[in-house]
Amino acid sequence: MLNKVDQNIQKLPLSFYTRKDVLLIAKELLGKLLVTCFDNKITTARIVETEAYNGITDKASHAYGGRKTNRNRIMYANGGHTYVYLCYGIHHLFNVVTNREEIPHAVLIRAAEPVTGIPEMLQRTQKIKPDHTLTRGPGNVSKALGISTLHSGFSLLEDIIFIADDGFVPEETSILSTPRIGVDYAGQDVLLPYRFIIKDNPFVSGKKK
DNA sequence: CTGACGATTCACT
DNA sequence: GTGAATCGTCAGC
Repeated sequence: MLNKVDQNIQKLPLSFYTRKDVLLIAKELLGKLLVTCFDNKITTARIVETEAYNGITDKASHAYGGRKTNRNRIMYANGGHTYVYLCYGIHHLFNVVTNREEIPHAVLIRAAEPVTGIPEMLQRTQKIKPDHTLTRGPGNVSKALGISTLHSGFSLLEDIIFIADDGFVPEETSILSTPRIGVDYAGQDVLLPYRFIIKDNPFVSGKKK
């Protein structure tokens, strides 16, 4: 099952993030492990839902039209960095910066399945027992893993926040691509199938269930 | 300095 | 299924 962890986990190398095809990276992040290590507490979750933000031509992206502000400048850094952004004044959204310097691609992690450190996640989210709401939705993923805007700009090659491969590869037939969520302001780009999910996984966010 | 708004969530009907 | 909460960020004055 998805929550089995192999002993040998391998941190993804810089070369994974610096590739040009952000859609491919978003798809390949499905099934990978997102690991955080704060205060000596390790929490791990398997990624089951991602969204790609495709640079300056993507109306849904913060970097649309080459916009560069104090908030989003980390998107213009080299691949392999974190970009954490506060939404609605409350929710911390965790993104992975991809491609090379000056090319602002990013992948939003929208949902994950808890693997290790579940007691810590429960404490952070003030929940009594784990259920499918623990890490469903981008705001909840960050909360459970203890990620906040303070962690924006971190390198995924360090040991604080990183993404690892434990050899798990989702079935090709279990991967679906769909339009993105919550980007109605993006005009025609709303329709782009830039969201990748693992089919039938209870942690995937969205309208149904 | 001011006003408008959001890559969402949760409580409630 | 619907609607309100809530505050940092950004653009404009």
